Amino acid sequence: MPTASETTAIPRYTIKNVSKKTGILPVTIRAWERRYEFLSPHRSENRYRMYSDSDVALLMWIKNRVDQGVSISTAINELHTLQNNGFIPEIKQEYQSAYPKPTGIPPAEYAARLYRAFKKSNEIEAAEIFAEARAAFTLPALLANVLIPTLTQIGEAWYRGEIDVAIEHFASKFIIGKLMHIFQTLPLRAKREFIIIGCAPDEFHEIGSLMLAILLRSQGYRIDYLGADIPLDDLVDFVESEKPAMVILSVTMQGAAKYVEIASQKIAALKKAPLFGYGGAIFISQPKLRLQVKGTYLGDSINSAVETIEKLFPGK
Amino acid sequence: MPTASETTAIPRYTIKNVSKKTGILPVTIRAWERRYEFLSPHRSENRYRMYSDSDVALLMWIKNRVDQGVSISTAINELHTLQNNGFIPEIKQEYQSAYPKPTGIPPAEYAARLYRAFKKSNEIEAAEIFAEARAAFTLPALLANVLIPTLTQIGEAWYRGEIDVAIEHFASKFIIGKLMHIFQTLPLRAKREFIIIGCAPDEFHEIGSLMLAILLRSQGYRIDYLGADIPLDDLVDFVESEKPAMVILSVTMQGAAKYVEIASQKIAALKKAPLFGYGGAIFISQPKLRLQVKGTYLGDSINSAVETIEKLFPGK
DNA sequence: CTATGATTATACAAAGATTATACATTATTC
DNA sequence: GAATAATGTATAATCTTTGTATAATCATAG
Repeated sequence: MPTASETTAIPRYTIKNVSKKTGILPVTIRAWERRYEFLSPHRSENRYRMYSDSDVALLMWIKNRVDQGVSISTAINELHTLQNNGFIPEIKQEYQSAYPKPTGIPPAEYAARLYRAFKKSNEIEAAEIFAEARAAFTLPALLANVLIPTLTQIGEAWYRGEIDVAIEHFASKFIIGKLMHIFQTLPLRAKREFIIIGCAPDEFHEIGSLMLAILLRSQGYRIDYLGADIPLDDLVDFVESEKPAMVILSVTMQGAAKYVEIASQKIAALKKAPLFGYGGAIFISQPKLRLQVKGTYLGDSINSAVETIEKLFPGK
Repeated sequence: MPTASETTAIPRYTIKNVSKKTGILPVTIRAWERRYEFLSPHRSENRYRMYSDSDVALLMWIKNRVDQGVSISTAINELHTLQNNGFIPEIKQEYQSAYPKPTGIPPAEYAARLYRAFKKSNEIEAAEIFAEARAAFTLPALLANVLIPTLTQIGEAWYRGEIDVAIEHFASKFIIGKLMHIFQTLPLRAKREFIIIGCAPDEFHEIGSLMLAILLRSQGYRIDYLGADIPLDDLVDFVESEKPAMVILSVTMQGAAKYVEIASQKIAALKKAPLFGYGGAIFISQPKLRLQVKGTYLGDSINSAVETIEKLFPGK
């Protein structure tokens, strides 16, 4: 269920289509690009210009101004001034199908392209590829088959010393931003149980928890995502006052396992105690640690976590 | 940071547009300028006169007087006298639809409403208020007058023990998500210098760096935002290979100041070394620490940081 | 191979802007 | 009433902007 601002960045119109939509001749559109650097449409393999919905929206805005008698150069200047203040033109979306539009390109191909874009720290390209993948796949497929493989590739390349850790940071910041936006713009139906999710202070782990939060919210659960670094007592207070049906914590590191253990006990001690779920790398590599924790182990992957939780709260 | 009165001073109309708006022939407007020094419109590169909304308002005022039978020379004298007494003609802004739509509600009111929504952990409400504020203010105003005050309120309420730290987390996760999305969707024109921004591993500080990243990107700088926890050597490697014009680091805690100190030295030692800027709470409370750092202190606030950087890279 | 459409580069004409000078009306002043 | 000043408009010469045209290539599908 892609939201407006994600699908609108997909390059999908040739210059002729844009011309039809806007009533501006192709030669004129090219002249504006050449003379005023107005729009930098994505170029497909054959060097053809491919415009996105937001490009079209910008063109329409400009056309309106010109129709009102403003010269093209001033109109473009105005637009730049507005954009510096964060202005984003209203986008008329022709077909905002709520369903994925398969492109025929396999997810692994998107993962590879994303990886290459990150390797070059090319944010523009990464954003384009992401938008395309977002539109082509369902949410679980996007996470499991595009983003996680991309992150895995990056992690491995870093381990082999092929890429700088700064690239890894750049990529995870980028993906966290996209995930947070998806999380925030998912429809809040709150039809199902209320779950609080927290995680360890670590980027890769924040990504995992966010993905879980997204998948659960998209299933209709009411999710509060708290991120990392919550002191135990405060977490317990929060749980006591908010009364969720479940609390989920996930950690990667050895030390944090102790934190999970204590949290599980404190939460179990509450009256009307919520369920407690946990997961994370450390519990995969050292399964014995699970014995200390009072709660449900969510499994070794995000998908297994979702499945486990769905079993805990059956019925829809 | 354009305010209402500043946007009306932006030169945006050619003489022909002004003529259409006012009904005064271009040749007449020029004669008035030549003979009575009435209006000194900004001249663009090509020496064309560019008039602002307030210029148009002044012309309309004059036209009214002339239509009432007053001669042009006396009308202009009248206007000058009035202006010396602080008179400002009413400005009719035609295209405000494209500009932020002021709701009349002051930013502080939005901050208070956001704070209340967070206190109830009501994400739906927070999202609605945020969207409204986003549409009502320019980007710099949104950050400085809505979001920062909200975060300050939350921080203070937490300090007084009035709210749970989980609320603070909820709020900062929410705001970070919104900020990341704004950052990622700002148009990437990359006309200006390339700057790399990193920050300390702390939520409130991540928010500050993200805000700086947003404001600089909206000013046309090319910004790579790396977030927190970058090992020093990797940062230096990245800087060496990417060759930015500037590197910015910001930290809050005592220990991290040492990190900044060493980073500044390592970066200064590079050939073709970029500028180094830094800031953060620790340098405000302990100004002596600045002496150890080879680079530019960016000042005590986000706005001063933007100003300092704009001074380092003048011209647009 | 051909038709269609995209790409770049160059060209050109129409519209608009600039300055300077000129000129016909109106007001004002003596 | 005549001389003078004020004021809107016109003209000419020059330069810039801007939409459109043309030509030579390249891409793709039938």
